[in-house]
Amino acid sequence: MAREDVISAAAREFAARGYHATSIEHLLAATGLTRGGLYHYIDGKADLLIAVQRELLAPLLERAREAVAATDDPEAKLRAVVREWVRHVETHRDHMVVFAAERRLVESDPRWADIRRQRQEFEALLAELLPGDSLARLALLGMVNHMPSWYDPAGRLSATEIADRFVDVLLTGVRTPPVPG
Amino acid sequence: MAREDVISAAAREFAARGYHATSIEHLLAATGLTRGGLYHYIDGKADLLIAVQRELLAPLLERAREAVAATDDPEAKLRAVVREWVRHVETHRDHMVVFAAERRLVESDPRWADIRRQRQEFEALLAELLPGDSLARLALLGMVNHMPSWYDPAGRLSATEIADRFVDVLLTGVRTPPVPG
Amino acid sequence: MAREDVISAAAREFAARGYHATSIEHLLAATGLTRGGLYHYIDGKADLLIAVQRELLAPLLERAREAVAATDDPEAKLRAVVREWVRHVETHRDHMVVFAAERRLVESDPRWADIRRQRQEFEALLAELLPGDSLARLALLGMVNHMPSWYDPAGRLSATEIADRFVDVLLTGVRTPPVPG
Amino acid sequence: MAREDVISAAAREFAARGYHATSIEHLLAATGLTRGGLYHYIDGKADLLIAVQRELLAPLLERAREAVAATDDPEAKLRAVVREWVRHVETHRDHMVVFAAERRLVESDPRWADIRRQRQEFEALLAELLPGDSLARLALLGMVNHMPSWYDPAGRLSATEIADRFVDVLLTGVRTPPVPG
DNA sequence: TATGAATGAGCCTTCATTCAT
DNA sequence: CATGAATGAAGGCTCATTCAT
Repeated sequence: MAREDVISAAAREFAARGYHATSIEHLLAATGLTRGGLYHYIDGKADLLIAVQRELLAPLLERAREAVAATDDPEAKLRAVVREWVRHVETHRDHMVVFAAERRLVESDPRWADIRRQRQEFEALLAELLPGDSLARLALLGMVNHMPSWYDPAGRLSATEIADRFVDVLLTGVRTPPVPG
Repeated sequence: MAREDVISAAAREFAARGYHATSIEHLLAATGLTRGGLYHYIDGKADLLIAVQRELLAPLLERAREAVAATDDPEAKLRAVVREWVRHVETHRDHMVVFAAERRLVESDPRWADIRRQRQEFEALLAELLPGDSLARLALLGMVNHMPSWYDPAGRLSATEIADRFVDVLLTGVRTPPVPG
Repeated sequence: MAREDVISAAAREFAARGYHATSIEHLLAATGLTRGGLYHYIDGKADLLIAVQRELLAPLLERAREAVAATDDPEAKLRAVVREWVRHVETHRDHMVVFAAERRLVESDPRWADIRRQRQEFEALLAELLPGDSLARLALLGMVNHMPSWYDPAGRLSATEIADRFVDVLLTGVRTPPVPG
Repeated sequence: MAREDVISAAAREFAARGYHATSIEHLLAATGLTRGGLYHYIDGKADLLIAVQRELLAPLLERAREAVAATDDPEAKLRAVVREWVRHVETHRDHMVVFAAERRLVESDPRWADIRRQRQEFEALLAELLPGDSLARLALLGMVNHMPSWYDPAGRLSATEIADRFVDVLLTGVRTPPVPG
């Protein structure tokens, strides 16, 4: 049991119940630690909320940047970024739920400026890929941010397929047939 | 000051801060009531959360049904429903924020089955308008549910214009030019 | 039971045990209140520490100033101030013990500047009465501040007599016979 | 780093912040030890408080007794004892602050009878030097115990000069000129 | 000797709610 | 209708101390 495991457990619990509704007692049950043992690894409950968000945003940003750098074709850039993003939702479902649900908390606290900056950087990157149409960007943000509420890992479509469908819808509308393979 | 005003105040406070983070004290300050006075109008804090959601869903469902009944053209139905829906987000922004943020709470409590049923009915109605493509429905849900986090009543586009843009994107992709006024 | 009684009880408890060693539980036992009832009257434990000091210093400063204004004779001023001061130790023994014991806490917290200022004003007043000899002032401060650790209300000497003895010692040394009456 | 150094550090920390407000963490930072390392040298936090007081009282008592034995003149005895005492305040400022601030703790714990006895012996010795006037003894105790709150090692007067001034004030009052070096 | 993870009792405080007036 | 004092469970957190390594 290390700090890393505590953060994972926190992501799971926060995602299931919300940050405020998750008590330290819940976290103790989830980790198997005792009160003092838990606080050996963390500075406080808020610390965990931040840690969850950092685990989410830092690698996402990195992958998105790599995807952008890998090609010169604008549409390919967009498709690659959305793929990384949606895969991230898949592999970090709990983190994503927490990110979406507790946004207000993070936005309102002056201590967490770095989280806000990372989010803004990601959205700026998205804006470059969808120039001149902020509504499209906001629509895409909505689609992907909403995913955790319905995505089923055992479902018919893989994360990559979902990403491609999203891009298709965004670019050419719902009547586009799914991209093969 | 009547129960109605208390619910409005609660919507505003819950939207600003979240249900759990809003204390009775906040509601007293927002309404100008005293402790005892507030409890004359409500049964408890949870009562307010439900009331907010009922104020949101019942009229939305009614309007959506009217919109569906008003025409036979499938696309016109969809466009009309999304217009009502987005306008609802505009006029009930606080309610909408609360609805989105506290969904888990409502979903998990057996007492609030009627709220769940209303949501399901609305989604079912949406499913009829976008047959055979659950991803499109989910994409649309994402787009609209995400609105409260960026919608600016003083912004360039009206709610109706945003609704139309959303439908355009959904049907024919981002390259569709905005529908004239 | 009102806020005033809570502060009195706090003075007694803090004096007996020290601020840090006094738990909220101790205060509940001393007041007969329950947890929530206590917090109805106070903002926190630190609030009580400050309230105790304010109850001590404000009236002392007022009385000392009146005593100074009541006569023109320098020695009479000194004697009158010390009498008020020592009587204050008698009537506010608990407050005085707390004041002396928790000085560091009060001095180190930026929120409690007004307490510090009142103490400084009193010491400045003392300095005017014992010009040119800071050691005498410090000796007097020591004598009086030390009183709570030995003063017995049922003892042989009254507070006024003790005050006069202190001034005698300070001015003419220990061989001065006690002032009659 | 030996037990002795730990006690010195504890004296410093306790003096700066008070016994209760000083955590084991503070002591770890002050000593550079780790948790386990610290507990090799001590039995517990209370152990340190006692050790500090023993380091203060045992040598003071010894020096005071030597001073008393060194002459037959009563006033010279008094002067010599106060000199040793005030010098002790100078060289053991931290210990003295702790001694004064945490007296209640030591007085109330049955385990620490030896500390109490040493204090009583010192006060008895003082009583012999100021026979028949308990108020003078208490005044002197107040003067010296109050010293740590204002004494400045870099100040104008040396510890010995302060001691002499105190004795002068006690014996002949404040108008006595300072004893020449 | 020394480490540092882990313990668990206890601390201060908040909170939705009740109820005598 | 309305008040606001009082409730008491629950919350997050600190802390001196222990112990397997």
